Amino acid sequence: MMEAQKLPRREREKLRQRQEMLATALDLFSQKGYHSVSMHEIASKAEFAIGTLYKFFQNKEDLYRALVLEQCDRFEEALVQAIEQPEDEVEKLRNYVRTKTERFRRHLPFVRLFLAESRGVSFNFKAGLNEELRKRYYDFLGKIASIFDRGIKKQRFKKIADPYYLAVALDSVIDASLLLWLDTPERHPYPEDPDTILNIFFKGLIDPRD
Amino acid sequence: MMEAQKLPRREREKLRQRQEMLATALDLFSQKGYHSVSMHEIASKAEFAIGTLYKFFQNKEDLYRALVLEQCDRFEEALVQAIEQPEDEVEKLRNYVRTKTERFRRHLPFVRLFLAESRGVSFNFKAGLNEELRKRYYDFLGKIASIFDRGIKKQRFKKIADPYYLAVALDSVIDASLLLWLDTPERHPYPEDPDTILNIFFKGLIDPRD
Amino acid sequence: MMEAQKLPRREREKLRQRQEMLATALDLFSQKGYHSVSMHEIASKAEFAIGTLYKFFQNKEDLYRALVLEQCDRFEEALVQAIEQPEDEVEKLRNYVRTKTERFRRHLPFVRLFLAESRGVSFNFKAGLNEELRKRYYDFLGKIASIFDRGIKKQRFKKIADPYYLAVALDSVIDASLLLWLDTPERHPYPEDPDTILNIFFKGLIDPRD
Amino acid sequence: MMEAQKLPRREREKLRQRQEMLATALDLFSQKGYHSVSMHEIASKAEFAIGTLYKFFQNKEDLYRALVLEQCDRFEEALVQAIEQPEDEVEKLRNYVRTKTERFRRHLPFVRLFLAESRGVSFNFKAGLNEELRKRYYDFLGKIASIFDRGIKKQRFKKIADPYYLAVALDSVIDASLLLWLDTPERHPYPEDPDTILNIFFKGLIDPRD
DNA sequence: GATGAATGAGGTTTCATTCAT
DNA sequence: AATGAATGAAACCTCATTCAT
Repeated sequence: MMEAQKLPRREREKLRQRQEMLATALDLFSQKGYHSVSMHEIASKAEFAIGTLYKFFQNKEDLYRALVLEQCDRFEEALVQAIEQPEDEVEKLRNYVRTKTERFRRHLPFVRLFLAESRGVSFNFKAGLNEELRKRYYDFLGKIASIFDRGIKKQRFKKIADPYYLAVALDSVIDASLLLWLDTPERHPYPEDPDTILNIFFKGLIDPRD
Repeated sequence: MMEAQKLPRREREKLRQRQEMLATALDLFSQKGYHSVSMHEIASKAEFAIGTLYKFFQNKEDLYRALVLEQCDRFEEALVQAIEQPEDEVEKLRNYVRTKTERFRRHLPFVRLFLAESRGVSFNFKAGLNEELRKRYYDFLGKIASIFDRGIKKQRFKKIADPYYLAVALDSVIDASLLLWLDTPERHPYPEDPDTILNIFFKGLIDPRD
Repeated sequence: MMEAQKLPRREREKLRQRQEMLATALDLFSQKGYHSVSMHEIASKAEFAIGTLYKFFQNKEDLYRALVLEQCDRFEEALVQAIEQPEDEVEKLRNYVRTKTERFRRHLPFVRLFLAESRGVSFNFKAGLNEELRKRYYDFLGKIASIFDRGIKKQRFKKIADPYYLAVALDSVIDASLLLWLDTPERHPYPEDPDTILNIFFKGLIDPRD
Repeated sequence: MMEAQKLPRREREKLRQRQEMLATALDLFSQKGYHSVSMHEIASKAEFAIGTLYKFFQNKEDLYRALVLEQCDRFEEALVQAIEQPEDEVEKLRNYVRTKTERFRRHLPFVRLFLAESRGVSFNFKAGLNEELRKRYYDFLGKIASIFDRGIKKQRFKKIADPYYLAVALDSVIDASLLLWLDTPERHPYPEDPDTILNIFFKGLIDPRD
């Protein structure tokens, strides 16, 4: 942020334009999917000439990639922050769930985009965006795994499985629960207890001494 | 099966052709995604004229829909069978995990297609294929939920959460674990213990009396 | 001998089928125009296999040509009959108008088809169907012209122009008036006087001595 | 015309291109009919890329409609001008016939297109181009009718029929005569007397006092 | 003889991308 | 630097026609 201020005016202006393009593109891609959005549509909704769009991004795929990666960065940043602050492992996970919930609520369209990319068939980009996303995701899970690891070492948690598997399991439960609640809020509303998800884990995990 | 044999020769031939078309299409869609496969590509890979393809399916969307729904039917059928046979609730779940694992291994490309459809942004079809898939999936989870329900009533399981949430959680853990193992078999190989997934649950779930 | 008996029956049957095909095709072409009707549509509406249709007519153009020429034959036959019967020239023309009106009423769709063909751009058939139709039409006008000719010689009519031009003029007035009345019956209804069209001619034409 | 010069260069250029496209399309449609001309054919004959054609016209129908309506406008404009200038009713009609003859000679292909559209089966457009053309034509006939009306009131003409019918009759005679002369110039050449057509009317029509 | 499944050329239209201004 | 007109490959789909049964 401070750095942005220091940039020459020209550069700052360019960055602002780039952000505007990406924001518009995110909006459209999230709503309609990659193939149902044309470059013209993005350009005109962002109020740029089509040629200008191509000055910033080599082609449609490049734009899409930049967009997805940038969003992932923000997502990751928020989640990393969530698990860095608290000291206690249980508190870390609680904070993680809370933060992820918040971001899912606010960015459901992008979440779907990301899930389609990282879990499903992709749009068949040669350069393997989805492979990269999967890698980043699996790397991030390593951070969750290390929380479990430390928790087990501190005997806050029972060692019921390999910490990495616990991370995979926890995260998938979070995602699935959030999608369920966001998809069918009338039938499956947000539980009153904000720790419902964790409880499924903690009931088994947490050492009875607690 | 027996019935298929009894069909008139013409009908049998048509059915075979249809299956061939669908198989080819599944192959291509799974590899490249809906929008990156052309009807010509499907036709020529299946060794039919384009016109013949259109005799069997009104249009591309129709073909795609038939393909996805048919595969889902088979998937569902196999999974329903898996949880119907055994008497014991724990055994039902064990069987379920085993069957699902088997099908994931054999049909990973379709699994990705399905996940992209049911979880992610869809291809923006008016007729709402993905809505239908989500509904079917959530309905199926009801069957898993009722296993938990009966298990809890029989005091095989502790009631640590609403049975439906347990079903969502279990299933998401299965999917995530399988994808992890299938994605990165060298780093995260299939665990030796086939019940690894269930253990994450059972350690917390199963009543200590067991 | 037996064959001799069977053959006519066969032939008759074939003729009946042919008529059925042509009638169906006329119906469809008149409603939608040549290019908006497919051979399949004709075949299935006439309840024949597409192959059977092609047994009777070499191709779509051939069918169309047969259809138009046959209808023209009937039209012409009726009109020729109308001007042959009465002795008097005025009566001939009266009869002609009456017959043409009748046929326009009953066959307006075909009339449009014919007019489009004979007057307007055609469907660009190499073999020049429309040229043939124009020729036939101009030939027929010769018959009307000879009525005027004889009428002039008998001094029933003033010779205000070349008889052939009179024929062209009379017939175009008939067509235009009928189309007007059939197009906009609420604004331009059929005149009470059945000789309205002729009066435009006769009022000026007929010798004052009458 | 003067205004065209004042338009910005870009706009003028666009207009020129549009005219070129329409002229090429008119040429082709007039020769072969709507369905026998492809957009590719128009584009390549006009020496534009197919995409450029679609920048100017939303689709084939839109191009066709624009073409027909624009030509009609010019036709109508010329004819309206022809009957506005002279004071005398006879002179108006004489001028009308002369102008129409001139335009038929120069635009016979379009005339055929128009007649096919307004009189015959159309290409079955939903938006009812031919209905609109018929309406415009019948409206224009009203203007001719009012000439007869005034002529009758001034006792230049005998009232031998409803003025509107007289207009329909006159116009149909003009069209039919012109088509005859243009179709078969060797057998039915342009009459030496330029008023041949009108004479058929006037000989009977004009009050004997004249 | 009758059938209708199969064919594939050819139609309309879209849209990512370039490049002259 | 910014623009947006122009491009044309390639998509989906139809339908006249053939030919094996």
